[in-house]
Amino acid sequence: MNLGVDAGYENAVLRRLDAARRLSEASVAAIRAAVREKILKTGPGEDLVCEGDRAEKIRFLLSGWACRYKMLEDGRRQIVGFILPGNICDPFIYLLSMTDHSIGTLTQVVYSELERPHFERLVATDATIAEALYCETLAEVSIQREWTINLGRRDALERVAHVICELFERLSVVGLVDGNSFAFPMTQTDLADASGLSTVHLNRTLQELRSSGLITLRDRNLTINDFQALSAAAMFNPNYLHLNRK
Amino acid sequence: MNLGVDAGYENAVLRRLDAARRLSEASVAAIRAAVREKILKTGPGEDLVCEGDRAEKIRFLLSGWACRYKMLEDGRRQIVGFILPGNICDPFIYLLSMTDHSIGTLTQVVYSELERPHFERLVATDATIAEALYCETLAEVSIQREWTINLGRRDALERVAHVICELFERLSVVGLVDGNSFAFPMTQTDLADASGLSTVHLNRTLQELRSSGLITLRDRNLTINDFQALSAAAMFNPNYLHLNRK
DNA sequence: CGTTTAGTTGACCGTGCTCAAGGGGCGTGG
DNA sequence: CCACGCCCCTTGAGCACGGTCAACTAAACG
Repeated sequence: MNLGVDAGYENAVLRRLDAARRLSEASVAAIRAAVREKILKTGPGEDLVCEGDRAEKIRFLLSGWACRYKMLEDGRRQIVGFILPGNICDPFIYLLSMTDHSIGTLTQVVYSELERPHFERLVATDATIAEALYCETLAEVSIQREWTINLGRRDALERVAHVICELFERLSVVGLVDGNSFAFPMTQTDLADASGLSTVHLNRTLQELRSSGLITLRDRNLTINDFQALSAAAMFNPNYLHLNRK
Repeated sequence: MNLGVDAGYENAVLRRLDAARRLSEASVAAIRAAVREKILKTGPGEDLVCEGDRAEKIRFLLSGWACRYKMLEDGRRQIVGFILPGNICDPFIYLLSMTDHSIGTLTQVVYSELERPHFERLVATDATIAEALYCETLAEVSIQREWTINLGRRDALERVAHVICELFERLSVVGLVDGNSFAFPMTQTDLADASGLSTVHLNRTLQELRSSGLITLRDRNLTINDFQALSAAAMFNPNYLHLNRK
């Protein structure tokens, strides 16, 4: 794949899909056209999808961060995953009757929205595209399994370190990492809800990570000072992200 | 779908897929034939798949219980999901390079194994089959998300109650529930690893569920005495299982 | 300049873990 | 037939990780 001079918001999507399956020039053009059809923008803290909505549209995240989350009746919130630039939200989701969770923005977000017929037309253009989309879903299950073990069997420090390692790897693929640093726009409340911790304990855990020199977090910018050490502390193994082409 | 007189191990699979998409007679016949191609049997405590294996075969669980699990380096185990009769393990998984978790049997298990070409032929017979298989994957992500919130934001009693409610609903679909009772072949160690608890604390939690009259667990048989109350205690909402046809 | 939001700190407490020991059922071998 | 070992379950005691409540600071914003 060659992104060429025709750079735009959709490049993150192309990089993600091309990481799953080698895309032909024709496929790249088809994806570009589909993504450009309807581009939307939202502020931070908005819901793109609410639990219980009918599942209809496919969304491509072009810039900014979003998250999937669920709430319990009594207000407890769990962020169950991050949606980063290049991610495609729920290919083929219209096969189910309704959504089982919500999607909220963590920052200002630019995304593309495809209605079902549009999406189906895109899928039909090329078998590689369909396969790359299926890979996106398979990787998503895999990530979700890793989150399950993260919350079930890792302690606070390991959990937070693991979340950070995952973000680093996923952002790398789409070129959003600068050396060992990347923009980290989340609040501590968000990170706590992703780690299954209280904000108070998350704060202390972050301080532990900082004071041990593993990370530097300042002005919404996170630097991993020693990725090896952080990985080891988190028992992080990037295989579950399935970022490599088969 | 009419299962007819041609009853066999594959009926659980047919019931599951038919719950996702209405299957034609031809589709039913094609699935039956595919499943019967290669049927295998294993004892309890065996691994069908090991983390790191190449992903090649698609498996249909016909009878018995299995689980997906991951281990941390230091031996901590987390069961990240159950595989019950009628479940299909990872349709299209061969699109990825390797498996990210292991699959182990909890009981004696009968399953069918399809090589990639066989599986692809089955998928090609009918668009409904492909859609039903995709639904299986989409439901799996959804279940995995619910497990994430279960471990991240529910306390011990709620977690265990939730796992039990899920098993009840999933077993119902394939006709493995008798009134409010079902065979419950897991050990407490398994259930602890699924709930993210220690065996000691799981044991005490189970006793709490028993003494409060919510469940009866005896001789590997579990009875839910008051499903409404158990649901409420778990904050269980079956939507995430996507058991209903669209 | 007042209000809101994010981050930080202290004190206390409770859920759930660890370690350790013991009981019951069952299969195996002497 | 009994002895032994193994697996699964159960119970007790002590402790620690992480939660809760509350107060305070700093930055951002109108």
